[in-house]
Amino acid sequence: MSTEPELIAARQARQATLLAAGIEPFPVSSVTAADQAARDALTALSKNSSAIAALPEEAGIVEGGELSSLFGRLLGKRGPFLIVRTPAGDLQALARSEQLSETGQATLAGLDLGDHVLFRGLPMRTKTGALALALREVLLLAKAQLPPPAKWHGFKDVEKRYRERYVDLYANRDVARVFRARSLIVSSVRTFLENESFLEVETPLLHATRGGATARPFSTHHQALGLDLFLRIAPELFLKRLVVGGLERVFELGRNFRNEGISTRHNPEFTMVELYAAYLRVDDLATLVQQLIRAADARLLTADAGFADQRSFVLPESPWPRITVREAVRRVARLHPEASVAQTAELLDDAAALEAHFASAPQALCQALACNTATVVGYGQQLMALFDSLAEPQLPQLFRDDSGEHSLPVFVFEYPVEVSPLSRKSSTDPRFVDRFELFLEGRELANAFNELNDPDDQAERFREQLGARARGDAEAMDFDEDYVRSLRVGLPPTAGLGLGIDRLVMSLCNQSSIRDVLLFPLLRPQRTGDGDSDIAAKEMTAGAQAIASRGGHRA
RNA sequence: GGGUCAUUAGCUCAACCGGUAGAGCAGUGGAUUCUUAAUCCAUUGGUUGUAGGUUCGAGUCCUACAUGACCCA
Repeated sequence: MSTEPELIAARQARQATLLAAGIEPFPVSSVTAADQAARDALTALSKNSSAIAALPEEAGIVEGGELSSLFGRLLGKRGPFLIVRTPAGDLQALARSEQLSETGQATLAGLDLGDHVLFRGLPMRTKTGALALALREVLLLAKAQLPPPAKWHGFKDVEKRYRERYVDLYANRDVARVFRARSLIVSSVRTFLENESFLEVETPLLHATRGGATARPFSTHHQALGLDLFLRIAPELFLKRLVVGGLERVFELGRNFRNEGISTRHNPEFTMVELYAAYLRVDDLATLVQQLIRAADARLLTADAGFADQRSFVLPESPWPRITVREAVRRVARLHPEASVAQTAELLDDAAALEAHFASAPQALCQALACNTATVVGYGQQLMALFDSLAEPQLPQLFRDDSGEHSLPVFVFEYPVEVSPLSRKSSTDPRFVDRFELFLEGRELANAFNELNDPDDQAERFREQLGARARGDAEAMDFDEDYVRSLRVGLPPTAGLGLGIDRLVMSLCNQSSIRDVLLFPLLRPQRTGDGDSDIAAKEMTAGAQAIASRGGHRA
C-alpha cells in the first residue's frame, strides 16, 4: 500500500466512504466572506501573545459565541490537534469528537493529510499557552488523493521541485516567499514608472524580423498567413517607434525569448522591463534606475525585512560608482600575471596599438582571456573580451562600501560602438557610444544608452549586422527597413534602458539560480516510459518539441 | 560544447572489499487523545533512472544513453 497508485486508491476508497455518508469529496466552496474575515482575525490573533493569554482554556469555553474560522490544507495531526497550513502560516485546531455532529465526526474520520478543510470553532488557549481553535464544525473542501511529502525532511529533490511546483510551493515555505517578493518587486517597478509619467504599453511578441538585441531567436509559424515568425528577443524597435509617434515616455514589462543555453543565470524565456524616455540622456537613466531599484527594494523590505539578511551588497542612497570599460580593464589588467595581458592596460586608448598587440600574441592572449581568436576581431571586440574576462568578475571586489563588507552596484560606461548597434555614438569619441551597463554582484542587471536616431547611421549599422550574419554570426540582427523609415520620420533625442527582472529578483532575494525565481523554469520533458507520459509527450506542443530537440545544438 | 557529481519505497536517506536491498516519515490496521517531527503496537510497499557487458553472483565494477545539479566554455 505504498506505491503511488496504491496511495491514490486508498484515498479514492475513503472518498467513496465519505460519499456514502453524504459527504461530498469535491463540493462547491462553502467558505464565506465571514470565514475569510474570521481567518484573518485568527491569523492576527496568533501573532498577539497577550491576546492569546487572555483566551479561555478548553474547560472555560463559553458556548454559543460567534464561531471563528480556519481553512487551508491539512498538513499534520498531533494528538488531538490538527495542523492547517494557510498562506499566512500554520494554525491548529483541537478536535473533540463529542463536540461534533455526526456528519462532523464522519468528516473528521475521513480526513487525510493534504486535504483542504474548513474548520469553524472557538479560539482557545492550550495548556502550553498556544492558540488553538476548539473545533465545532468540520467541512471537507477538497480531497487530496496524494499525500504531502515527508513533513520533517521536506521536498528537496531539485528536479522534482521544479517539475512539481504545486507541491514545492506549499511544502517549502521559502519558495512561496520568493514569489510573493517577486510580485512586490514587479508591482513596485510599475508604480515607480507610472509615477515618473511612463505609459505602460504592449508590443508584439511575434516578430517578422530579428532585432532589438543580438541573440538567436525561436522560430514559429503562422498557418493562415503562411508566415514564418520569430518570438521576440527584445521589444526595443517597437517601443522606439512609439516614441517617434509622440508617446514620449513608454515602458513594457514582459517576456522575451532567446534561444540559448540554460544556466543558473539564463532561462530561454525571461522577463525584462524596457523603457524609453524622449529628451532624457543616458546619465539621467542611471539616476532613474538607481531610484527604481531602491524603491523596489524598499517595498520588498517593508513587507519582509528578512530579505536584507546575509546580502553581500548594499544599495546606498548616494550616487552609485561609475567607471568606464577602459578604466575597469586598466585597473585589473595591469596586475595580470600574463605579460601580454598586462601590456594591454597601456594600449587601451590606442585602437591601432591594441589591435597590433593582439595580432602579435594571439594565442597567449586568447588563452589568458578564454576568448575565441576567430570572433575577437577589431578594437571593440578586443576591448570587450578584456572587460568580460578580466574586469567584470572583479567589479564586486573593486567597489566596496565603507566597511568593506559589502559590494556596491557599479555603472560601467563607454562601450565600443562595435558591440552596440542601436546606440548613438559619443559626440566626443566616435569609437564609443553613450551607454552604460549596471552590475550588481558581478551580474549584469541593466543596459542603457542614448538611442541612435540618425536613420543613415542606423542603416549602416544594420548593414554591418548583415555582414556579421554572412560571416556566421547567428545572433546578428536583420535589416529592419520599416524601423529605419520610422527614424526618417524623426525620433527625438531619446534614452532607453532594459532591466532584467529575474536577475533583480535574484539579487534582492538572495537566490543564486534563476530557476528559483521562475515558477516554471524550462526543463526537458520527462520520458518515464509509462503510458500516460507517452501520451503527454506526444501531445507536447510543437514549440516544446522544438526546444527539446534543440538541446544538442546549444552553444 | 567540456568536466565533476548524482539518480535506491510516495518523501528523506542507508547498504563496508561484489555475497539474501534496509530505516524514518507517509500509507494500512489497532491503541491513545493538550500535541509541537505527538506517542505506542502491528504491517504493506522495490524491474536500485534505462539498455547492454564482466562475474558463480552486480545497488556496488565497465560501456552507452536519459534526466538533473555544480563548475568551466
